[in-house]
Amino acid sequence: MLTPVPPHERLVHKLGAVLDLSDAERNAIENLPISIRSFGPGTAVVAEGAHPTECCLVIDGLTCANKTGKDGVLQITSVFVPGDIPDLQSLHLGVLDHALTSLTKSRLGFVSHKAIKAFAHANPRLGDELWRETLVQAAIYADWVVNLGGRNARARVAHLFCEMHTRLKAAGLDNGASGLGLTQVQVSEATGLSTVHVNRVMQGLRAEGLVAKGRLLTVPDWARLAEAAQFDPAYLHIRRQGGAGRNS
Amino acid sequence: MLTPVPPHERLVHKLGAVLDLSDAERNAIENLPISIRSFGPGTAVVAEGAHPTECCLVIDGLTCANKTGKDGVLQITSVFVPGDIPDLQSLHLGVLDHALTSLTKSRLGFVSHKAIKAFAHANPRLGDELWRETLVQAAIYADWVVNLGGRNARARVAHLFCEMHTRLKAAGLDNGASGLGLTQVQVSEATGLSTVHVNRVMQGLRAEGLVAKGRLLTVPDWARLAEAAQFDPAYLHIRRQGGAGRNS
DNA sequence: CGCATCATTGAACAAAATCAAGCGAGGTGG
DNA sequence: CCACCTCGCTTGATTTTGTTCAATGATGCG
Repeated sequence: MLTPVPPHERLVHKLGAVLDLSDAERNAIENLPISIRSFGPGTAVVAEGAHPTECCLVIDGLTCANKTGKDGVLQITSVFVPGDIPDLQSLHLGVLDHALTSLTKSRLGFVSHKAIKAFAHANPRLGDELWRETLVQAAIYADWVVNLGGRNARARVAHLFCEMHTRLKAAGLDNGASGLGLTQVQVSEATGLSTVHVNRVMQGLRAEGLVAKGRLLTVPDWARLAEAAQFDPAYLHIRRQGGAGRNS
Repeated sequence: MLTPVPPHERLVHKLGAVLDLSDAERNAIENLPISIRSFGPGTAVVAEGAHPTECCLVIDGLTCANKTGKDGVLQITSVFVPGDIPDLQSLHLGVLDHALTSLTKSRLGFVSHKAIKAFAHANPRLGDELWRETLVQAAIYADWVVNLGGRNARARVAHLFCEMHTRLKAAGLDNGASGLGLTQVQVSEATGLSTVHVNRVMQGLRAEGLVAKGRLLTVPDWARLAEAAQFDPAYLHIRRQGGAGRNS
C-alpha cells in the first residue's frame, strides 16, 4: 500500500518547491541521518508535554497534532502530510505542548535536533526555509481558528477537505495516492463536530456531488467544493509547484 | 487614560522577561527607531493581504488579528497585549494573511523591517528571542483551535478571559491597568459565538462569581475561573516573570 | 466464522443562533 | 443644559443547528 519512498526525497521535494537547490544543498539533505519508524493508524508518536531531542518528518501517511482536554475531549489542531515536520517548533521551544498521533498507517523519519541545527547552520538558506515552515504552520492554525469559529458544519468539513487536497497536491501526492483518507471520527475531531453530524454532513456533500464516495480525497467538482468551503488557499503560502490548488 | 509609557520599555520588559539583558542589548533595544501612532477602537491598522515593510509593536491597548470571510463574518484569531509584535511573521513570510485591528484605543509603534533585521543580526540572542515569539504565537493559535473546537460557550469565554488575564499579567499590566477591556461584540468575534449568547454566558459567569461586573479583567476567583475554562497556561510558554498565572 | 472497525440511521434533546426590541450611559450639538 | 443620538448591553420568543443516545448495517480481516 505504501510505496517505499526514499525519506530524503520528501525533504528535497519540500525544500525544492521553494528554492532552487544547489548540488551542495541537495547533498546536505541527502546526508541527513534519518531513522525511520512505522506506525499503525491512531498510534501515539510523541506525547504532549514531551521534551523531544529529535524532530519528526512525515514520509508516508498522515499524522496529526492534537490536544486532549481534561474532560477527555480530543481536538486535532493540525494535520501533517508527507514532507511536513510536525514538531519543528520543539527545536526552539523545547517543550511540545501538543501530542503527535498517526492518523493512518504511516512511516515517519526522525532526525536529531543536533543534526538539524548543524544542517541549518551549514545551509543557511535551507535553515531559513525550515524556519519559514513554522510560520506557515502558524498561518494554518490561524485559518483553523477561522474555520472552527466562523463556519457551519458543512463549510467546516468542506474546508478541511480543500486544505488536505491542496496540501497533498503541493506535496506531490495528487490524490491518486491511495492509503490516504481519514475516518469520519477523525474528521469530527478535526472539525469539532460530533461523529454523527459529520456523517450527515458528508452525505450531504456527496448528494451535492462535492465529494466522492469511496474514501475522501477524490474531488469531483473542485470549484463548487471550494465555494462551499469559502476556501482561499492564500494562507497555505504555497509558492509555485502546483500553484494554489486549481481544479482537481 | 493611557499612561505615556516609553515605547522601548515594552520591548525591554518583554525580552527581559526571558533573558538577562546585557547593557549592550538594552542599548540596542533603546536605539531601535520606533515611530508611534495612535488608533481609536476598532480601527484598521494593517489590511489583510498587505505586504508590510515595517513591524508593529503594541505599546498600549489591545490589538487583534482577524480575518473576514467572504460572507462578511469577522473572526478574531488572536489578541495582542502590550509588548507583543503582531505581524512579526510578515518579516519572513512577506504577506500578511490576516488584518490587524485595534480593539481599544491604543498606541502602536512601528519599526521598519530593515531595522529589525539589522537589530536581530547584531544581537543574535534577541533575534532568536523574536523568532521564539512567533512560535509562541503559533502555540496560542493552536490553543484557540482547541478552545473553539472543543469547548462549550461558557468555557470558551472563560478561557479567553484566563488567557488575557495571564498575558496581561506577564506583560506587567496586572489588571489594575484601566482602559483595557473588550466589548461583548469583540468577545463574540473572538469566541465564534453570537453577541446575544456571549451576553448570557457572561451573566452566568458573573452570577457564579467568576468575573466581576465593571469591565472584565477583574477576576474574583481565579481558581474557579481557570477550572471553568479548563485553563492550562503551559501553551503560553511564559518563563519566569509572574510564572504561569497563579491567583489574581 | 466471528470479531473489530467504520458508517449509517432515527428519535429525543440541548445548545446556540436569530429576530426584534428596549434600556442606559456618554458624548455632541443646538 | 437638555435633547438627541450612538454604542454597548440586556431581554424574550422562536428557530436552527448540532448533540446525545442507542442501535443497526457494512466491510474487512485473521
